[in-house]
Amino acid sequence: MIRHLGYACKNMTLGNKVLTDRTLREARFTLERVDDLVLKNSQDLITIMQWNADNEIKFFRIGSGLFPFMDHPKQYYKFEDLKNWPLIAANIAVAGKIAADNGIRLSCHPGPYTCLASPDNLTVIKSVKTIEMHAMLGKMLCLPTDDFVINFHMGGVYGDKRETAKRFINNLNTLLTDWERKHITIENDDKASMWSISDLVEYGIGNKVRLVLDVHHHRFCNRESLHDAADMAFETWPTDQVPKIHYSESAEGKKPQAHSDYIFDPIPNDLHSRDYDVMIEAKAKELALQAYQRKYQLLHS
DNA sequence: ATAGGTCAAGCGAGG
DNA sequence: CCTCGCTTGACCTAT
Repeated sequence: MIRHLGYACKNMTLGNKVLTDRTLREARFTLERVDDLVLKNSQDLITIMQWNADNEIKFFRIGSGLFPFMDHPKQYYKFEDLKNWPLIAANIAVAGKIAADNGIRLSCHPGPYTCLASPDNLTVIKSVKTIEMHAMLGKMLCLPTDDFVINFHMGGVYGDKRETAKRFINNLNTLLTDWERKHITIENDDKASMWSISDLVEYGIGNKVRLVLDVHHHRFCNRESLHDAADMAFETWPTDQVPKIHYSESAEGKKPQAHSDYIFDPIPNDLHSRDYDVMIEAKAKELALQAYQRKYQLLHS
């Protein structure tokens, strides 16, 4: 059964002045500019988290744009290089405290350029840097539990799933820390040739990390029923943890994989006997979540 | 003040 | 070969 509903990264209600992904063009990069942006991003993360608490939203994805260029291969800066780093760290810890005090589950989702299994070594190195940056964020939240996850995709098939899975597992084992390994989840893909939940299980990924079922992606890439996918994905989550799924719908007039502003259909509530939390991926963000709750009269606390 | 082009990035599908 | 779509539009320049 569905437990909490969540939304991702940005808040429409608070408007476009409250942002956690202020950035700048690479050509304009200076440490002073980025310091100012990161400080503002961290302050607004508090604002959004407090809004979540006030509105009883208990599942939220933190955006990946908090620290512009921090995972860039040119290594423009490290966190400690920021003059305001103590204040920024404190802000992020406050956001984490609000989440912890209000039972808000937090996750993050490094982007499609995170390709840990790439045959290209530079791509792997960049992917590791991205994962490290998200891990730093996860630690800075100072959460009292290990519930925070860094969720991403395999990144590609590269013509051979078995070899790619071996590279993934090898890179996972050798290039990442225990903390990072422990907090990674992998999500199924939205193209038929790519990674279904059953593929992730069959090729051993599900033995190494937990799997997140994306219901929308499953439509485009499946070698198993949705219920079987849920069974397989949830099996990778210890029974004292609540598994997560993603839910979204197609936008009209675009590729079917594109996300709609709002969601209209009922989210499957019978995927599993276990409780699960649902990350709603809709362009209208928390407005889509709230509209869904009103429409279906759901009282997800 | 706003419109429109631009942006750091990997992969695969489709035209 | 180009565009789209993904985690997410915001930045920047010219008007």
